Amino acid sequence: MTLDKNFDPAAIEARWYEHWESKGLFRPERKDAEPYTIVNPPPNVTGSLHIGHALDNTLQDIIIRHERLKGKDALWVVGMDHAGIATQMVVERQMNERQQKRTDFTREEFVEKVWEWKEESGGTITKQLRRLGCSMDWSNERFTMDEGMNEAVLKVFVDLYNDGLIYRDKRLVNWDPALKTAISDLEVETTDIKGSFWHFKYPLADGATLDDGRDYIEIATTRPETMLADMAVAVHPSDDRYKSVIGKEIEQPITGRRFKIVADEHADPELGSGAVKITPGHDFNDFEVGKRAGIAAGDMLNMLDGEANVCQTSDGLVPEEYIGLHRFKKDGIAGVRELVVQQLKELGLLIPHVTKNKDGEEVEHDAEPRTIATPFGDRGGVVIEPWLTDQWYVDAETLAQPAIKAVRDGDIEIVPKTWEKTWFNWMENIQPWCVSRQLWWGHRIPAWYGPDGEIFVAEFEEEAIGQALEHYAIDNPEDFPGLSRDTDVLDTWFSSALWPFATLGWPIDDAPTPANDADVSSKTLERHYPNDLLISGFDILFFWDARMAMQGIQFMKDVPWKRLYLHGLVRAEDGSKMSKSKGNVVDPLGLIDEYGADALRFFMAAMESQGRDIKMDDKRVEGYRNFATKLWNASRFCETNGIGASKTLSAPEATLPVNRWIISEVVETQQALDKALTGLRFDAAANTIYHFTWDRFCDWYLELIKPVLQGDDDGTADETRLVAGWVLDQIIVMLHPFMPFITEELWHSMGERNYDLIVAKWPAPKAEIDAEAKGEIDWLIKLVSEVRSTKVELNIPPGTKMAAHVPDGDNALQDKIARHAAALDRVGRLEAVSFDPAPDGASAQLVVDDATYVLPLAGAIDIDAEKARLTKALEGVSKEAKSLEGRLGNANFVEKAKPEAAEKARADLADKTTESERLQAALDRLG
RNA sequence: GGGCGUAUAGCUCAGUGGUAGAGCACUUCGUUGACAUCGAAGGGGUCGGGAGUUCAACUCUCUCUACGCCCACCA
Repeated sequence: MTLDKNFDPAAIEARWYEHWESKGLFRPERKDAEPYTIVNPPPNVTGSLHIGHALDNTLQDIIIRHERLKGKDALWVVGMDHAGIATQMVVERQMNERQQKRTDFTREEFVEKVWEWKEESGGTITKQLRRLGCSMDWSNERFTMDEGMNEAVLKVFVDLYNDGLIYRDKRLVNWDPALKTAISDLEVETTDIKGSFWHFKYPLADGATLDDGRDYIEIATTRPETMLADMAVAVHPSDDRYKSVIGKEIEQPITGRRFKIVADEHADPELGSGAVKITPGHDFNDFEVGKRAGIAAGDMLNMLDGEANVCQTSDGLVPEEYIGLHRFKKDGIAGVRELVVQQLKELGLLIPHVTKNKDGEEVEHDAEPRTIATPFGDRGGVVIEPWLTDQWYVDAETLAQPAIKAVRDGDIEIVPKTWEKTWFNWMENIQPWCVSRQLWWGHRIPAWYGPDGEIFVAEFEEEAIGQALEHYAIDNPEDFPGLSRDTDVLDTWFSSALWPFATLGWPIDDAPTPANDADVSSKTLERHYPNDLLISGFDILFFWDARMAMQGIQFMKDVPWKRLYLHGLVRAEDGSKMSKSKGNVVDPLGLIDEYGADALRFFMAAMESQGRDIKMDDKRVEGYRNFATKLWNASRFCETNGIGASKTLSAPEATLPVNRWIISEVVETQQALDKALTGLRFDAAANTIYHFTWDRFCDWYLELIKPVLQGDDDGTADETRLVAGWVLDQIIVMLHPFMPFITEELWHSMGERNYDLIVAKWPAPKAEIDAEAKGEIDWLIKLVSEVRSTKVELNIPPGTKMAAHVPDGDNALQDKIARHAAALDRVGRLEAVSFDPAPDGASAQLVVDDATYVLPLAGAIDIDAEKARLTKALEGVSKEAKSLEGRLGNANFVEKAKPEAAEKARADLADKTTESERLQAALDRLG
């Protein structure tokens, strides 16, 4: 077949992907090969491919394709996340459009509808990952709510419960009033918003007064609405202003509730008045103060319902007009906050904030303006309410310890290393993980409650009932009224934390029996756990990575992965974060349409340097599209010159220096590439193959072999065809992890193949670096470059053929020149080289290594231009020589520097001196 | 309040204890049958400021400045 003039990515991408997938080439059977494993961060079933996925998955695909080419049993596990909140929101939103709501259905009906949605509309992203060229093992695609995962989740929950690592507790949680569920600390995003700081008088009860005679305590708050559940006022124990009233009571003006003034270190004398109101049921700090003051969690007052509307407190003291009011102003109706402020103001208990206007007059305001760090739910987008409820917690502190140790001992290597500190810092200060969610979509918590609230945790209801019968000492099950199951589901991250082992067959083969010994899955788990590497964005370090480490070590007694690579964010062109609201989101599929998947992938790799975010740059993607075209055209050249697929894996025998040289260059490139990939330096890897292909292979090698290919066939042309074909093959293989589509296409275009490129062999040239050939071609390149730049500077048309005289050329040089006569003619436009002295008359002179080349010029030469050129060259060389001289003249340098450094300086100086002498001589000849 | 990161050519970024590199942009030239999605040759940087260590610092240490991110209970 003949290659078209231009490379059209769209014409081949889908075809090759389909080919690979249908032939099962993403997971070729390699039972005896060394395993290599990565698991893909399961994207949300609701998700579609964004630019961050493109980066994350490109990097993983590069690694897995590289390992596959190296012959490993490379497994890239893929699947989707059921994404509890996100998915439930999508389905509920659709219901809203049809004037329906979740509660119109039974739980079972609703969940059924979510499954229907999942089957029809979910998983868009899996098609999009295919467009990117990602070679994951789709034949075993998983879902966090598939049968195996369900089993794993149940077992993990039950085991953790039995080990005391999961427990039910009544404490404050982050409550999202929009979604009506508890969320974890990590799902809370703190944002600074402009708010108000109010100052109020809290009257002392029973006629008590402060030492200064005031009959009230001043308290300040940003959240006056919580006053309806105030249960104390705290002052610092050493604060002299309030010592006398500690233990005395306050009468809350709105509720009439009486409560104590307590001493607590939490109160900061420097802040506000030094006295702070305490609402244990609605503030995390106050909860702790309340507990210290002897208020049990069960006695703490709650004044809000799940939607953050006011409800009656257990002491019944909330005035009727407040009941049902929203916490904030809503739909134009004043909320509790506004009403409380208004009422206290009417009672004369508001202490105004006084400022001076520009005329120096005092002006009173209700409140002091203040920036308040406010918690928002990351999904629901509304202000989070600390709320007192019963929830399930994971004892993260205990689970974190071995995960800390694993990183400290090097069992997990975090790349880049700077993230270790973040890991330790978070793990060492970890809080209990609230894992229960008041949703319907997700893994339902395997806990049942007896009539008296007794908890029974088991994988199945029958087991729970069994436990209950035993617990209540009931002999006849028919006498037992039954258990009610916990209605909550688990945090989505609870299941995805099990991904590295649950996707490999756990827990089915947790305890191998003769029956399942032959089961592949048990070997799968054994072979592929721990995973070799995890690649993830740092944004899910805590959400996912850390939890995988905790659960993996707990249940598998080993780390989930040996290395953890964290990459940054892809930012918009101006460096800002991409977001839908800003409208600056770049669609990776659009880039694929425009430039091809290969170009986008190469861009991602080339831009991925450790520890830095990537800024989007379309021009650069375009540049890599051009690179693909360049390779395409180089292949066309080969094709039309009888260069095709190599028959050998190792480098062909070569005699010509140019062939020996390019083979050496392949060896060096392959070594540099392997080193970069092993070190997860994607940028270095991409640049290595890019420059080898374009600069070495296309710009020099192909140019230098043109005369050989066209010359008389003395065997050198055949040798060159073999070498060129082999080198092109090596390029195609080495580039494949980065640009899978174009390389697979070229692989087949260049000749008959016994296998597809995706499962080809990574280069192992078995060739030494040929220093002699390298030195010779380096000289040739230098000479040709010198000739070219000389012409430009002397305004000689580049196509002009010239002759050169090398009067001081020794035998070795003469031989060298003779060997490359054809290339010098064709590439350097030096048609004749003589070793006789140059004739008198105008000439250009150039110095390469230790010889001077005199190029006689027909007609007038611009003496001044030639002088300027030589002078400039001389200046450069002398400057370097001078600096080297200075260094060598410094006794300290000679004594203290490393011997190699001094040695090199001496050698460099000798070279520079020769060169400058020659340039000076050339200059002198010009007169 | 802690922690981290980044400041290198007009732009986006690599980089090494021995006087700096890439891509794009820019300038000049080029239709020699692979490629104008190209080729050739160039211009352009006191490597954020200051101090220190060293024979030598863009590279190590400290400090300052600017920007960014993460964590944290300041009512």
